[in-house]
Amino acid sequence: MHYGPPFQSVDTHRTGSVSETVCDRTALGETESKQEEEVEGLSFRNTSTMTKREAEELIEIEIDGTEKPECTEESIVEQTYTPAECVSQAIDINEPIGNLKKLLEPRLQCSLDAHEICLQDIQLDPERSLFDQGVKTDGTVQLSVQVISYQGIEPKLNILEIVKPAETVEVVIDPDAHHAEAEAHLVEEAQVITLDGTKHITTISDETSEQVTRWAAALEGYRKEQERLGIPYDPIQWSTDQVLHWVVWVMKEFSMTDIELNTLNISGRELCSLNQEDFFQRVPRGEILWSHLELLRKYVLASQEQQMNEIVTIDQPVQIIPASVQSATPTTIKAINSSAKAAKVQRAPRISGEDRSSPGNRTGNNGQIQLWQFLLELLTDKDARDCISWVGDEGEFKLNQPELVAQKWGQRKNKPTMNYEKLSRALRYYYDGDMICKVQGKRFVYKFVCDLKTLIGYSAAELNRLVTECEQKKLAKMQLHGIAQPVTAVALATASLQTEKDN
DNA sequence: GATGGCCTAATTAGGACTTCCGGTGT
DNA sequence: CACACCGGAAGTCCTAATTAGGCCAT
Repeated sequence: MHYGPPFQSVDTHRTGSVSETVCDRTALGETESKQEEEVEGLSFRNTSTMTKREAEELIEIEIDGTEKPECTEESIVEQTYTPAECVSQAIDINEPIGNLKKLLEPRLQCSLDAHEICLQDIQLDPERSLFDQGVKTDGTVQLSVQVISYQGIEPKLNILEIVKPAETVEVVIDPDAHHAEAEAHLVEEAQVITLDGTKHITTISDETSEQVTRWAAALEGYRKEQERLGIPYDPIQWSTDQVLHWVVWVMKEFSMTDIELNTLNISGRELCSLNQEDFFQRVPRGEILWSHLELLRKYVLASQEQQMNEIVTIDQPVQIIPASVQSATPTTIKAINSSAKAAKVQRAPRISGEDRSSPGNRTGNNGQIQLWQFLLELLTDKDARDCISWVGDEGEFKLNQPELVAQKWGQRKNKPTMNYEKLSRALRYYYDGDMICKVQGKRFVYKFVCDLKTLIGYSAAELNRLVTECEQKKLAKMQLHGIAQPVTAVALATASLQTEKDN
């Protein structure tokens, strides 16, 4: 069954007032939420990086033209909106947060009277300061603010991130030299396709440095985009939405207009399984897309190789994919035949289902992340230790911030109303199997009772150690470079709570 | 016309949650 | 009384398998 959006024509611009023609969502029944998701999935480029010519262009995106007729004339509404922008603004932590509007109004040249101020979607009291509302730090902080002014949606200023600038900031020309080196190497290797769409493949050495710069910028640009939106680095891990997002991004980046989006309404796994011929069959004149994809894949490979030469550390949260779908069900966990040694060759513990899933099974959820995988993923993410972390070496883990974990889970599954109550119900379903159980008497503490070593090649103790090491490395690196450390509201609130507890 | 092969769309089955809720324990 | 926790029940969403129907060649 196809649950995709029937049709939409969206302008991907970020600047100014643009028009969007969409089907009346209320008339589309169950596709409503999906469609919103697709719209949100399209990101808007920063105004500062967009040229005037780009801003004047309009890209029409047809997600799935096949069901276009459903979009009757009566059901079409014209909307004018200013898409969400992200702006950075410094503010004193003790200043009433309502002052943020006064600071932003002259910059944005519009009234923000009607806008609510939220911190990661949680409404704040404009009369009170950030400090009074749980952000326990001092001095001036840098806010990353999303300005939401869609017509029909309650306008708001959503604070996404709070960064406390470091006391002394060293100018670091190249804080990540080996990354830059890897990129340069990749770009050198990359095939260059002329931008007029003609197939002219050659090595970069024959091309101008301008093109090198362009491809490097395209690689770097999308990596930033991935970081910003939490899109996995490895294209194989992309969802359908993320694939479409990538296509739109590349189209915009290379001013392409002649790509049929619905030809790439596929998952990252499917995308990566296409060979060059298949790809061009699907996407005629898709040479640039193909090259960009190749570049992204090579980058992932290069990073993996680089990591293999070092001790195994976990820099990215692990993407856990069941060994086989059957073995992934909570009640029937089976071992995969990967030895621990083999697993250690990989960049991060990983159960790959690509070549193991048998066509005969019909247990579903292929490619769809399961809760236990998601939790393992968070548990291997050094940046998620505030909200979930290992307790000891026996597979026990604690949801330090249950609601935040639930929120993240909800984001992943596109269930905005997810909360701990629901997440815990899902966890309780695991009690019947041999996957996760509750640790009696300990609040928010659960335990992986399955053999993680057999399952993913790492025991809980090893995972715990690796994540700790990685976190320490990161801290050491930050101290070394004096890099301003991003301080999320949650991290700050947790730290302050912890201090209060300790006292 | 009958048969078989191939392709595509619709239907069905099943897993893994999600949502809601009443109940229990601390 | 609040809150974590439990588990039943119904519903949702998704994928894979099966079935039905159309088209074409023999």
